[in-house]
Amino acid sequence: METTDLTGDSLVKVLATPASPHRMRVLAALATGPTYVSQLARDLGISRALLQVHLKRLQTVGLVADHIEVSDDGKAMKFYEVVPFALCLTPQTLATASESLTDSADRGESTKKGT
Amino acid sequence: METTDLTGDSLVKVLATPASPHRMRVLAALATGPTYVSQLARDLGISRALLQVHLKRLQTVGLVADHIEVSDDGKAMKFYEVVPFALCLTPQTLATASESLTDSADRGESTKKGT
DNA sequence: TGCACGTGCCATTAATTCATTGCATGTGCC
DNA sequence: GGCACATGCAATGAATTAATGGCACGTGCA
Repeated sequence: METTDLTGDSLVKVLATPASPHRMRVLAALATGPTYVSQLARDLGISRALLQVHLKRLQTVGLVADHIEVSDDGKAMKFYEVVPFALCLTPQTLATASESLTDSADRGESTKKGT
Repeated sequence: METTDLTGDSLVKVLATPASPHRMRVLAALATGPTYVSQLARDLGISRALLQVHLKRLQTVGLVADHIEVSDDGKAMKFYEVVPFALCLTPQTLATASESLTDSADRGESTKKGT
């Protein structure tokens, strides 16, 4: 994932995602390697509910991905891993992205690039 | 300004700043060249009050700088310009930054790195 | 069967942030 | 003096986001 691949609206959301202590820590933790929700929650010392909210958001913007993995004892665990990305922010890249900003983004909605 | 120059707390704030349509547009506009508040407000089609709020925030995180310029007719105008920056976000840079995250940042305060 | 552990999601409340409006100050010009 | 334009800031209300708690479901094991 690169800065130039994103529309202004998308970039706004992608940037806002790591811009949170919780999510930054989650990314950092996953940068070490994949882990499953409950374990990650314990590692970070936050509730599973809260972690899931942040994971979902990270996944929505495409910063992390998940896959189910069944442990030997039959437990279906959801593993998350970081999706490689390299976002370069410069006045230029932002200026370019801003060109594709829609006014509906002023609040931070939609951009549900459907089909 | 570079990613590695920032502490986790700072990075969180810096990232959150362009993560706003308004501020992204402001940066884009300033990327073209310096301008003064009232003019910029007209260009962007937003109120001066609102623009000032965003400019202040951009300046707080060091993305823009200002200087007074007195026009021929004696009006003191405040010009703003973009401060060159290149922030590279990768799982690694974020992981590194996260190490210096303080828990007080969970809400988004302080980081008033004094001297 | 009861306990431990994993997942998922919703409703509620609390806290933050965002934007608007209004007013005050200063300078040049008609 | 009155009008136009520039800046600045504070109070207020609206809206959005964040986090918690509770509850449901499934599997393996003593």
